[in-house]
Amino acid sequence: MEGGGRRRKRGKVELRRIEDRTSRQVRFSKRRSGLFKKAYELSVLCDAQVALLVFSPAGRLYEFASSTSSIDTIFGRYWDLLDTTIDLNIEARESRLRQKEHSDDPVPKINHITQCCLIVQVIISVLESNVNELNIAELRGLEEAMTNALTVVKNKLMMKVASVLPQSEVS
Amino acid sequence: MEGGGRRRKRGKVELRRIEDRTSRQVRFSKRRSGLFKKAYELSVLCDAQVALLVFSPAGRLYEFASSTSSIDTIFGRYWDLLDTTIDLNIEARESRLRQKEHSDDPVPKINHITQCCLIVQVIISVLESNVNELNIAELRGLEEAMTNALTVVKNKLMMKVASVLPQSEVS
DNA sequence: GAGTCTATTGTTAGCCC
DNA sequence: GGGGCTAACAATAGACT
Repeated sequence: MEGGGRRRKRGKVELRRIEDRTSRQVRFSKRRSGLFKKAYELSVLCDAQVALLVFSPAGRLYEFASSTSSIDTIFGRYWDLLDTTIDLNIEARESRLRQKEHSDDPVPKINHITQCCLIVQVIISVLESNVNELNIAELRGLEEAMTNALTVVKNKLMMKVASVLPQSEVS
Repeated sequence: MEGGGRRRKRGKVELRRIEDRTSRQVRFSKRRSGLFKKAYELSVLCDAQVALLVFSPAGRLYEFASSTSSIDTIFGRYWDLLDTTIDLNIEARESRLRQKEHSDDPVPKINHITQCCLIVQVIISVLESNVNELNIAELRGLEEAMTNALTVVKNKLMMKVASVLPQSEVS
């Protein structure tokens, strides 16, 4: 065993980025399938809803959702939980998040995407007709947000049409 | 080993729902932590972006996102990938998805949430001002979709205000 | 890249507290 | 519910194809 260097010698894995590109790629592939298998087993054995997204360093996407649900559905449920009351006031939401956190951890700034998640949450409510749950203030906030976005779109459309038709036409 | 029933005897796990409630709960707890550990290791060792959501049967949420990103960010990237070109035409999107799939697998029907994801994607573009990339047809589609949603909101708001103020007031 | 092999490390079921 | 224990399983690093 010690003489000819016959085979491997392993040593426990260090928890830091694997520097060698090839090795990292191989490990990624193997561990990824392991992770997805575990996710699948958890969902089946324990009847849990699981959503899993993985982006490789190369930018490839791998996804999993427990059989009875789609990724969209599970993430929708996640949003619902984040804010059971719909609230378009970003600052209020940030402060609520801060309270949910253990202490004065740095609260991640709400980015465009998060902002859009809030809007989507509201749109979902509208589409599913439980917009009745919204109070007047929330409805006004929603109306304002959507109107603003719509104005941007209208302006862009006008500019686009004008640039395509430099003549004096207005359709 | 066979005589006194001293300790365990395991046998490989069957891949189906654990019927006993208590056992299922304990397994869930143990396997969940195992899964999150694996997800963490994958993200660190292989420099991957990982987002993981788990709902227990009881409805409790457990979440993980690789350190440098939030769940929202990773999920936003997922949307971006689903449709790199913005397209409000649901049917066209379905047929594109069908082509991406290997063959004639059953393509999941686009639900309300997915529909909202499309809208959000557009809103992201608007907010980030790369709405210039949209052509006139897309802008018109966007304008129409947003106007429709806005109309629903306006109507709900009017009804709500009317029900709160049954008198002849209109603010 | 992906699959096979196997020594080795890692995970966890079934207990107990 | 959570934590500790330990044997029985399972995942996987490294090497090779």
